[in-house]
Amino acid sequence: MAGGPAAQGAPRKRADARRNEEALVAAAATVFVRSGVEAPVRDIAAEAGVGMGTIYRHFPTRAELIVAVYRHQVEACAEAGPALLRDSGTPAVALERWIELFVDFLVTKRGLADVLRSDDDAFGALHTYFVERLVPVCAQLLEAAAAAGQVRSDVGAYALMRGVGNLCIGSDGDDRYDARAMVGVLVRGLRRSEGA
Amino acid sequence: MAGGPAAQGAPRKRADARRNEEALVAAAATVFVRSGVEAPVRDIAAEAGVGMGTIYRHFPTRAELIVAVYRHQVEACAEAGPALLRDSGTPAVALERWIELFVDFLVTKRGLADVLRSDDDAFGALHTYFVERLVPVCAQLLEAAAAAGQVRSDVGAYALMRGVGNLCIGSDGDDRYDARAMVGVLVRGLRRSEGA
DNA sequence: TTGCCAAACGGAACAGCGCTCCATATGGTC
DNA sequence: GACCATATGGAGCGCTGTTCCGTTTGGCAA
Repeated sequence: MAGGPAAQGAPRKRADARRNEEALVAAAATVFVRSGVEAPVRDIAAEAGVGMGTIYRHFPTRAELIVAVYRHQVEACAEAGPALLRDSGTPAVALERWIELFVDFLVTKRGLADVLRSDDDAFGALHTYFVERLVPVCAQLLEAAAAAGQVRSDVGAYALMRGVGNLCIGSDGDDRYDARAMVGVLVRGLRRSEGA
Repeated sequence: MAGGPAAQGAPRKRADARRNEEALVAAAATVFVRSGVEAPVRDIAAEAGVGMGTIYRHFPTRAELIVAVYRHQVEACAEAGPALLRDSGTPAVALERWIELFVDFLVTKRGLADVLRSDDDAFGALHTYFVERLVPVCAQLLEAAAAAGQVRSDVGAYALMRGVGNLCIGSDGDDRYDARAMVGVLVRGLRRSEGA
């Protein structure tokens, strides 16, 4: 959990190992854009110019590789929560803006929402990471808005995030479906009383 | 499209073929309950006591087998639309009840919602069947409710059904997420003005 | 500089999947 | 009872993810 540079226990990696790890994250990012998050592992290894063994040595599960690729953006999203709560006019507005941020993130990552909801255990860690990092943030915003009487209080943060994530599934390649719009409808259903 | 019994062109199947087809649908239904809709084809063949070739002879794509298993229930759902519109107090209530029907259907079929949204082409026909059969029904209800000024009119029937379907994905095995409740929130967001 | 070895690597090999293909078996008909 | 189109079964192919182990190499110590 201590993310700092070279904590005590860390035996310091070899130079080539570090190089390959970075190359893999970069390659994965490239391939994810080209073929989606569910791209074959071999493709990623080929793109990085390494063997199969190397990929599994650095990222024992697919989820860890995906997390490594998107960690920065997830962190940014998580950190935006308190800031929005501070800067926005009302908690409800902060919540809505934060959800927009989250949706923008998901929608622009081909297949990420799909895989986030996969029942495959290989992605379980991915789901866990997202939940642990983002649900508390969402909960803070949601509870503030509920306390202010602006949204109903019978929907939990986890359920809300799952709902939003689900609505983002398959959001590309079908112009009859606009994930952002549907999330908007969902969020609207969250509001308490006064219309518009 | 003419579903009637033995239309002209149909060359009449052999008795064993018909028996196997029925056995396959029954076996598939059993396996779907046990292992979900994405169960291995081999499992279904084994359950039915037939070979791989037989399954593909009768159902060239997975989607057709799934459709065969659930056709009755999908038809019932489709036919319930006009009836609800006739019998319910208002179009909005009819729409809400119909969506509840649809959600109940999806939620009780393990993995069906997931596969309905799969980007795998093998399931494309399944998606198409659901869309062709149910979207028009939904459109009728939705337009009636919109015409009555009870729901907003900027959400299409297709988008609504996709949204509802998406919310049902992964609806089992996670007691923190209640698909029915989230669909309720979505539908609430559809309403126009007056709360409660 | 050189020698050493743990660390790291590469890719062959294995298992599980969907789907195809064709030699074989069988039901219905003459 | 014989014939053959229809139907069957399962081996086989291609594509996945994942493991395993012989080979290579970076970094350190002599």
